[in-house]
Amino acid sequence: MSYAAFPVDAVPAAVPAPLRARSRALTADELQGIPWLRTLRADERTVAEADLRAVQVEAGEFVCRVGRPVTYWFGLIDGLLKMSNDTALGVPITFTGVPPGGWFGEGTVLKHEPYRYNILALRRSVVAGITVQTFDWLLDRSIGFNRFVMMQLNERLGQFIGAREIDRLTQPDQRVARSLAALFHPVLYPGVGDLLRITQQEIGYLVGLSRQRVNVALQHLQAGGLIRVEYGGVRVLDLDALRRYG
DNA sequence: ACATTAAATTCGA
DNA sequence: TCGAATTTAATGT
Repeated sequence: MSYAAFPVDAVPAAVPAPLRARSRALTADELQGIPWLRTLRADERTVAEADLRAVQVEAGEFVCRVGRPVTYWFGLIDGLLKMSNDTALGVPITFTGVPPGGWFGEGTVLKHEPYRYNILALRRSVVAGITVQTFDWLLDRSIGFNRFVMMQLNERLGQFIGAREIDRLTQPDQRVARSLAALFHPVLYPGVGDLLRITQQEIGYLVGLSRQRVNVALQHLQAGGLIRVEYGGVRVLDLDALRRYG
């Protein structure tokens, strides 16, 4: 099975400055969109917010790569990321999209292992992060944070199992439907709501289809009343039906 | 691959 | 800072 890769040659080849060097504090608006901050007590929240940093990454740039030591727990503020899970041999198994509001990598942060994923920005994006130290600190004292991480691990596991099933699907319409449904996950990505900002080209990169084929799949799904196709985005009308499509 | 439409940007007042 | 003109991006076939 083959997948479309992001056209990296479409972006400047220059090596970007390290993320840390480009980081800045978050705006009040950006803090608002971070789901786990709400689970913290005021004092814990103060510590977390002091540690939170944001960076802008360009299309085609990696947020983290397999094998690099873990320094941050990341979340997406704005934009769109593609997460690929590689085997030890470097063969990509699973691709998953990460929409805004998604936090990822908690499994590796927990165990202080090297990253097991490549995270690539499909378009210019704003990524936030807290240090492993702060992640551990919160885990040691906040019940709310523990609940959040546990829920996150559990739902993410379900997503990967779902992603493997999507890999097996051969019908393009099914693949598009199920991949979209994953991005509309209300628990993992509460910030998405019912309107996902994603272009048909980007869906193509995620699912491994041409933009044209994605377009016809979307038209089919729209005709079925599952979604509405909008300019630069997709609105979900029947998430349940989207999940079980096909 | 091409034609159409939407959005973003530029520019002149 | 407003809106028209232009350019760029996304869509549909």
